[in-house]
Amino acid sequence: MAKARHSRFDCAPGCAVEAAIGLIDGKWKSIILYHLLDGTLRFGEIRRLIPNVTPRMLTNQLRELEEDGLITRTVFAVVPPRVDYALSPLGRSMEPVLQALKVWGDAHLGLYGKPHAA
Amino acid sequence: MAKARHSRFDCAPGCAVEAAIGLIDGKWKSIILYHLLDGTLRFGEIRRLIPNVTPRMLTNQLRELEEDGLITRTVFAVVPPRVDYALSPLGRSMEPVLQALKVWGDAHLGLYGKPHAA
DNA sequence: CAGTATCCGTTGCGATACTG
DNA sequence: CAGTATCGCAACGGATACTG
Repeated sequence: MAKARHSRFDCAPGCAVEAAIGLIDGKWKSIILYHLLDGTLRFGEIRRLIPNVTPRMLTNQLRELEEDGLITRTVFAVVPPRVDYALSPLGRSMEPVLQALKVWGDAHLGLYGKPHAA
Repeated sequence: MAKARHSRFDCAPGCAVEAAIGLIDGKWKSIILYHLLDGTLRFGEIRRLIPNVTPRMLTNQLRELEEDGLITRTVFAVVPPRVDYALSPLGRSMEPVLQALKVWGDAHLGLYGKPHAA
């Protein structure tokens, strides 16, 4: 697993919850996964979908997601280079979580502007 | 909102997802919320439920959750001091997310030991 | 196109000790 | 009991420039 900001195995029932978010925290991971729900994407496509991400961070986050088995990375030996990223079955199994997050966000964060009604 | 590690308003549809996890990242927030699903807890009770958390971090995380409107903090003017933490309606609305996380964790992380089957 | 390399500020977070 | 104060370091993550 990729480093793991979140410690695991330190609490009885909350442990699974902790470990699960541990995989999707990191500044860009959740959005990346969310976009991949719609299908395979190339490096540059993800960059365009997430304008503020730098190549360094995008590579970093993609590698961690790959290490954790959530996405697959396919390199095509062509010029110019082409690399496809897609959800693995494990990553796809995250869909309910991602959708729950999306539903919650849409419902409770103002669509534009302030985060929530407090 | 509490600082916000996760930037918002920088991507079109993934934005809500990002903002939503932004509220539950932080090393201990998700477990705290998860435990609060079962009902009101006192400071010391949370400490006991999450053995590895230091008072400093627990206070920190609780304050951020409070700032974000996810939990309520009730101080009783008694000796010895007593402070209750409980989910706000907004926090309670996170239940589907927390449950999705829990379900995923239980299903895909070995119950004891290694994180996932890869 | 799909990355790497380097530099460097910021923040997260643990340890420890003290207090109303 | 429920915190606060101070210290310190490592990880996170942005900017910029370079490459197969």
